[in-house]
Amino acid sequence: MGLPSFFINTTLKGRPSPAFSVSAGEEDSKMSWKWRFEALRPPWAPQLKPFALISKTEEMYWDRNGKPKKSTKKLYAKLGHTEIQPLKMMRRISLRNCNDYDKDETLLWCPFSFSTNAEIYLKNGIPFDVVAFNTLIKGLFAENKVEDAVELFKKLVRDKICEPNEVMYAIVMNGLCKRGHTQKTLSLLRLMEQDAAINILNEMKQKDVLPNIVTYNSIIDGLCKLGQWEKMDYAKEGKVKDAEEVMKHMVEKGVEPNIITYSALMDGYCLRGQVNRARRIFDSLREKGIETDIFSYNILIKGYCKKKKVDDAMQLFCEISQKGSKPDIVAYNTILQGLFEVGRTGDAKQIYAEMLSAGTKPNIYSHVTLLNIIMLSQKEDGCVAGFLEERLNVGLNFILSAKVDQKRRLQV
DNA sequence: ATAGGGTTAG
Repeated sequence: MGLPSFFINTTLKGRPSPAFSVSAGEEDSKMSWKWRFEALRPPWAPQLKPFALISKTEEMYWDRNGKPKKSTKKLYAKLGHTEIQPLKMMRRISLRNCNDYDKDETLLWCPFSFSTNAEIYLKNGIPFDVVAFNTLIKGLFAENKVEDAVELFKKLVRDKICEPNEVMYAIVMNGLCKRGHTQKTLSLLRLMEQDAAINILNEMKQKDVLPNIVTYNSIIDGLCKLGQWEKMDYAKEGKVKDAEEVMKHMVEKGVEPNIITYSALMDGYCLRGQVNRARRIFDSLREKGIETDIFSYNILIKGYCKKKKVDDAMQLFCEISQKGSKPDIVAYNTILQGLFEVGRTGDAKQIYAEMLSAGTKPNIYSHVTLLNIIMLSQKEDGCVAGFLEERLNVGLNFILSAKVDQKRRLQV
């Protein structure tokens, strides 16, 4: 079924008019979370309920074949942390409301537009449900719009727009806890966010939403990372202790910790430099009958590297292959960085070559690390020759093009 | 078939 001719010519100038649009309260309100939802009724199918697609109105249009133009892509990127997620969401929403239409085409018919900087507006019959909101909130966190995400969450609860479920709590928890892992500058703000995370846990309790393994793991991971921003004082490992408490609690509630739980805990200890404790957990997994995976190896390898115990790291690294699996790109990058930091450029070169011959493709991390290694060995040898010279060019090109891509994305 | 958890640099 083709698109109606009326619609094919529809561009942003002539798009269908809203079936209803709900305006936003004060335009100039200072509040940071503001959304506008606008429901459009397809003019060729007035019997349809308005249905939802998230888009930036002014950038939405279609070409002659009915395909959305590039500009809609901006929108996906804006809302979700991958392009796939919002797309899935739209598909789902579209399908639910437009059963009469061919699935793929339905996706293109934009009825529900969404723009930031306006108040959230939900009306009965607009099919935004908990899953859609979860996707949205996750997208906001991914965009680092932490306040927006939290405000949206609060708004949903306060105004009873949407009853949060355990998944929503997990997203918010995780979003709050995870941030700051790399951004130490905002430490104070982050701590406040941690408080918010703990409040949410209490809220869950009150509402009788039972945490499951994923929720628990989010909490444990958050607690484990929390201590990073605390001053180095007696409270140093307090939060990991809390995490251990949470773990005990989950066992009592009949939720068995899995490899992800233990990985989060191990990472927590590694971040505090207590790699030996992490190692004990790792070794104890065998007795518990829990398979260690590449994540757990990588966490521990990083822990050893951080303590400059590169030999221990190397040993674990080799164990991966001995166990019959392959080191992944993260494992390679971690060990390369570790070798670089102790100045073992020769070993690093060898590992790098092994990585290439194993068919593992270097990514931006590997290239940056390799450049560091090259610079260091140049200092030692006075020149860069052969294999390294070639890799130097490859690496530089890769990094440059990655920078360009990043710029392009930021412009969007 | 819808949404959620652990690892790598600066």
